[in-house]
Amino acid sequence: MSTPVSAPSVRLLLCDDHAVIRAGLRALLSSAEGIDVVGEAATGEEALAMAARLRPDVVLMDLQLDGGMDGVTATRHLTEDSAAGPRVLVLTMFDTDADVTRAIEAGATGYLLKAEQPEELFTAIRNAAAGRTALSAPVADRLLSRLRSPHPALSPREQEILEQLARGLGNREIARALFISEATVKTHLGRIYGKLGVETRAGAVAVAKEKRLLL
Amino acid sequence: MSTPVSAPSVRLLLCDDHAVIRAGLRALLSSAEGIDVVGEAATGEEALAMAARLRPDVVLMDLQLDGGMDGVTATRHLTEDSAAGPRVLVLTMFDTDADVTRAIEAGATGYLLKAEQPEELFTAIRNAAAGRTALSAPVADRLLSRLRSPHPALSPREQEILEQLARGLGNREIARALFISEATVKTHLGRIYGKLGVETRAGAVAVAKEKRLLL
DNA sequence: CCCCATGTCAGCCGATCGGCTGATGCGATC
DNA sequence: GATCGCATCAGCCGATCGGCTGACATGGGG
Repeated sequence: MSTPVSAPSVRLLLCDDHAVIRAGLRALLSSAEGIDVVGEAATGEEALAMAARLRPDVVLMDLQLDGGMDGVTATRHLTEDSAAGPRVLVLTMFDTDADVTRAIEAGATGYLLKAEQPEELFTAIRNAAAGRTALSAPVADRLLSRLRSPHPALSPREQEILEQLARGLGNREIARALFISEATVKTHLGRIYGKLGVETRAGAVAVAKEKRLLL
Repeated sequence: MSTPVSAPSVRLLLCDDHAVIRAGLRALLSSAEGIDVVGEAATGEEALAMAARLRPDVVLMDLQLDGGMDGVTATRHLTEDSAAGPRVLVLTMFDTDADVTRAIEAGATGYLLKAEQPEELFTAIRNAAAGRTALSAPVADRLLSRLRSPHPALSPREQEILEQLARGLGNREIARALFISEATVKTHLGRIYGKLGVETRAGAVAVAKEKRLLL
């Protein structure tokens, strides 16, 4: 059916900050047909540099990186010159609203969970190389349910308020930190409570950490 | 020096809730001399059942499991009959105080980070099989510094208060939930603030999530 | 052109919080 | 059997929070 020469191996670049995970993925993928791991990056910066040099077809990207650059930012840079750049396939542990949305917006071609079966990973990589989107089932579910019920998204300013809140600051301190009045802080807080479905500051911090709007 | 027959392969059981990680580790470890992966478990319960059946020398355990039983609990059960049970080597992403302490107390023989080099993992597994402790460098640092400065550990009751706090409950509601008076709740809260180095409920939740005392 | 989301601000008020002092009981440790 | 950590409770008080109503400016989308 297929012509072996016309389907060369997918050139893959790994990006994950954990050496054991990288080594494991490399060992795992080396057993897969048609996938060739051409490099490993431990940070976002490294991934950009190596992608420019190695020209991989697909970058397998973890969202949680410990350097200055997170996976979303790295994905955005990798895909911003859409013609030449590699496809980015996100492989992560979390299927949170915020993560999925940001990764897709940043230009990721697919979003896989580490809980997925290895075969899923292989096919997702080959699909990504061909430009086809690949989503884990739980992620797809989440996206659909999100389209049904609109944004629980915080505005930029509300996000800033929330960050100060998580530092344990009082309204007066938040006001000074952001150069606004206490009244404004209280207004924002009220809206944040509404959007997060809570009634107290502690609850807001808990929900925000839960939904990974913080940290 | 060594007699080949007297050093058979280490029988290893993997326990991690992410199928991709398990497959990667298995592929990686299959390339290592003297290590034989005899099984994979996705949950704590599964790990206990498989350990009883397969009698591995070492269980490589992730602390973050998504079933009802977490890695610490599984470790405790695996090691409680100290004579017959396997050695447990924890392999996780976090080197937080609370995680390390609980794992060690639960009977883990070693604590490795996924950011470690694969060679470290191999030697740690062989060491664990021989009963020798294996700690990642950052983890060892943390343990030492912890011995220098005493517990920021919360008492069980304080932990319960904290959990209610993170749900956004008020003092009165926490009191009702735990069948105590508001006065007692306030007393506990004051001590929690002191231990966590904060002054507000929101700050306490943020620090607790940070130190992984919650969730 | 109007509407709506966002961001800004004000005042009021009751409920809640956080700190304080002080007290009791209980189990473990020494 | 004295001491210490833990858990329990009481009352007081000033500061803060959260909800409310109302207001104004900006900027984008219908």
